[in-house]
Amino acid sequence: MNAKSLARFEARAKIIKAMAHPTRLFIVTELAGRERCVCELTGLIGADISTVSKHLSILKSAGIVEDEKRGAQVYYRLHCPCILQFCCCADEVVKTVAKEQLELSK
Amino acid sequence: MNAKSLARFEARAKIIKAMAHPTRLFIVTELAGRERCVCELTGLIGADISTVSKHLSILKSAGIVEDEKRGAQVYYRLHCPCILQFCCCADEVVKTVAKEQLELSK
DNA sequence: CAATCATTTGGCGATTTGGTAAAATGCCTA
DNA sequence: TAGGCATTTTACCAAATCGCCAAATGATTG
Repeated sequence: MNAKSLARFEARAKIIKAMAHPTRLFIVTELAGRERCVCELTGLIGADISTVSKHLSILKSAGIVEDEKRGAQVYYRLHCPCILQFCCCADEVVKTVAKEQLELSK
Repeated sequence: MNAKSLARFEARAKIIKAMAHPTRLFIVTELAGRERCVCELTGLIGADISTVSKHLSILKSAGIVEDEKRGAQVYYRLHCPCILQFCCCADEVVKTVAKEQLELSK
């Protein structure tokens, strides 16, 4: 694998890695509807606010979400709505595997 | 978030996590063309064979690839070819971010 | 059966991740 | 400007991940 290919795979992996956590998937799904501030998300998730803030900063540094400070609150929204396809892709695999399990158990 | 939703997000995250590594993305891309045995992949990747084997077992336990032993070799192929969409999804984000960086530097 | 090749498994050190608490920062209002 | 709210950052710990080596396993061949 040459340097250019390697860089490409690393760039992709960075995005995918940012999505590789249940809480972050939830956040992205939640932001699909509309923007939310950190405390709204924290309420929905039920973890420490600093934990949620960290998850958001991971999503932000991957370029998946963007933030906007309005007054004391920081609102987050999807920067790349195409990221929602990740859930569909993942669901396809989940479904395929589940179907096969069912088949095996017959 | 209720238990059912949580389980769904965890299942998705498991698949996505399995894809969240440059080497595993490379393997999946390589298997898109045709099945390969472990030593072929090892040659292409240039890591220790045990490392490659471990990456393959992660992909396998996520249901992304399947293996078949033929003689002394084990051949791996995509179980869910739809997994290739992950690269497209990731590339979309990479492209969007890159475009924006360019815009900012003008 | 012994030697060899392909692969997997177990174990080790180094690094990264995920979560919380506490401190720091920034904004708003009295 | 003092106090309070929203958020981020820092420090710290436990757990997970990554990569290699060495040993174990399985199949093939002489």
